[in-house]
Amino acid sequence: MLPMRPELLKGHLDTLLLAVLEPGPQHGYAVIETLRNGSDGALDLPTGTVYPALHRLERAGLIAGDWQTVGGRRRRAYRLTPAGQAALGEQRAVWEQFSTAVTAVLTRRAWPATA
Amino acid sequence: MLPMRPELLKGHLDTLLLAVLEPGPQHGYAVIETLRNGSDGALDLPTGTVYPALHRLERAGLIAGDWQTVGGRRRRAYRLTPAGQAALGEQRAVWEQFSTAVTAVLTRRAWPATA
DNA sequence: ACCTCATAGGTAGCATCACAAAGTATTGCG
DNA sequence: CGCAATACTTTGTGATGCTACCTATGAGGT
Repeated sequence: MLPMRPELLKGHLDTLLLAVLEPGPQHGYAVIETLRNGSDGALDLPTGTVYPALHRLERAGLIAGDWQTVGGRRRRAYRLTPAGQAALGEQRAVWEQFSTAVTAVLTRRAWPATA
Repeated sequence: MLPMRPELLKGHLDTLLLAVLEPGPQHGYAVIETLRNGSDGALDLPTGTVYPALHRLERAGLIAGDWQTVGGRRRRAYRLTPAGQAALGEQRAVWEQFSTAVTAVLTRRAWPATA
């Protein structure tokens, strides 16, 4: 699996994180694994990307975190807030539109006369 | 049509431009129109985005530009170089992989046990 | 006891890049 | 003449993902 160019994710990371948390709370480290597994290894994000993004989403009120201690290790389990659930819905629609548009441009073979 | 958040395009703009130029040369202003038409209005890019990107691609040797004068107006018609054609092929594959991964994450309803 | 790995979290600084905003010129229309 | 459309350019800024580094615990191997 090629190492994905970093900037490709720009603007889509938040959407992915919200989607991962939708079925139920997860802590940061698990989120990373879930993304890797759920994307067949294509989305293998470094901690320095994911943790700050989770903090950002929390500050924005889209997710909320609760500290836990499991087996002597401190974890932070994040869950979607109602605002986060709403934002996820909107962002799914945005992705749909964006990916449709890009795919259309990339697969078109001939262009109608510009006139 | 929602105004698309700017960052969404990050890293994908070059691919789009190469794809637009694939069927034949176009000048910058026409590229913008072609993108807008080809994406049903979703990709409506400002000149301050497209022109610098074209310069970048030219410096990278992926496209080449020729000055023309049409009706008293100076234009720069860009065409794909062989390197640009090759890059387009690669980047189409990258987009395929990326969009597949993101869509997979966004549409999955339940996640396999993380264990 | 020691080492290493996996787990779990964190921050500082950097680089990239699309965009906003402003500018230059020409043609053509009212 | 004034204004829109065509066509290109440049400066500066903001957002954000990544690299690199750091702390800490538990488990397994030697």
